Amino acid sequence: MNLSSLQQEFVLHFGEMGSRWGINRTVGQIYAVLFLSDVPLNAEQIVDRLGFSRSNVSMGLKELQAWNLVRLKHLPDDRRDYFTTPEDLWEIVRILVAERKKREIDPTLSKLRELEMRTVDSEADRHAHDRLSELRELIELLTGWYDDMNRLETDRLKQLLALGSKLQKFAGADILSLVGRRTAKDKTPAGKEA
Amino acid sequence: MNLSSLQQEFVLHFGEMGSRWGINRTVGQIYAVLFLSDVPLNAEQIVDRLGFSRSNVSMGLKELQAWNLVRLKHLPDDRRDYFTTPEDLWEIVRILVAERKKREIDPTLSKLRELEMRTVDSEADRHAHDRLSELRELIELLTGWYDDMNRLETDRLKQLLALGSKLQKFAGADILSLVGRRTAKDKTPAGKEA
DNA sequence: AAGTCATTTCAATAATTTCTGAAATAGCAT
DNA sequence: ATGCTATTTCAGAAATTATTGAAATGACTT
Repeated sequence: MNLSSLQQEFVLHFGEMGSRWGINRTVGQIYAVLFLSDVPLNAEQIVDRLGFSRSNVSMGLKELQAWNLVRLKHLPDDRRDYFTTPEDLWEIVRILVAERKKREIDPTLSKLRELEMRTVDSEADRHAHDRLSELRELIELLTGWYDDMNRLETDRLKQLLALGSKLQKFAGADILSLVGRRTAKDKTPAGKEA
Repeated sequence: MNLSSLQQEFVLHFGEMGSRWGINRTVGQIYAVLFLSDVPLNAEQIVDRLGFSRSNVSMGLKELQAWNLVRLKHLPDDRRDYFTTPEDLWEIVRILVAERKKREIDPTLSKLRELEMRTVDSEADRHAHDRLSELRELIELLTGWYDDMNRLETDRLKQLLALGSKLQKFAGADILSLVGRRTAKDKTPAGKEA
């Protein structure tokens, strides 16, 4: 590995963590190298830094592109592809959440809704049905909240997060009335509004 | 698979999703069966429903216990172990987040803090150092917010989530002053307070 | 259109992870 | 202690996933 010890340690850690999130170690390491780099890198440079085969790096980059996690750049008079990660870390978080939502949450919601349509015969299925229904509601509340937060500019979002639960004393009464009460059930389903 | 089609479909879907989150398919399916069941189940019953080997189920249950995701029960005059998932879905969410935080976020924070201590020589490392620092700050803001929310009772939490970003108009001025302004930087680091 | 360079594909191999059956352990009752 | 039942361990087999080198593709230049 052709990296400073600082970078190498982070890259290894990140690869390790990635593999606990269903991202393969190699892809995680490629991402970490790009994340730390002050300049865009091409595939050959990544091969050099990490010591993987050229084809492995190519596949890793393809996967990162499919996840929208890297941006492709071009340098003048150089036809190789260069890659970077977004400057803004909040942008990275937004992309990550959006992609996981798209791939995991949305299909799960569809499946839950589909299963809720089924008519139920047995006692056991009655209970199972109720559990699925509860789960769907919970996911809807969370994704609704996420959609809401995702609409905020980053600075507002940071403010709100930093405030944490400070506002909760008010949420019960004062502010709710100021704002116009609106509970989860009133909300348009996730992804259905402009 | 000895399950109603309703249950079977959910179990398969859940196993699939689990495997995208670094949880193995089998373990995901075992969890799903327990999640849907209206009564506690013992290992043999899970073997019957899913058709895995007894030892595989034993290992899966052990892993779920290590994650705190199942509860062990005992029935009178029966010395077999019976398992359930918490009734309350919010309890499940809390456990999941707490465990992932413990296993992934906390070690990453330590690693980032450790790397930030390093003295930096090259230009490239200067930039890498800055990126790590930004990342640490972002994670601290998010975990701080999480700690805050986690302290709320479930009903308050649901209220706040349902409210979403509604409060943000106020967060800028009015309420901040009422509440006493407190930004992320003032916060005690995650896990350091009572 | 031949040559060069960059990237991708793909079949094979390697490595890792999951799963199993058999054996070991553990607790309890007689 | 012996037998009975429940659970766990563990080494090997099976399955899955990651990685590679070689060949194919594509795109640009001369």
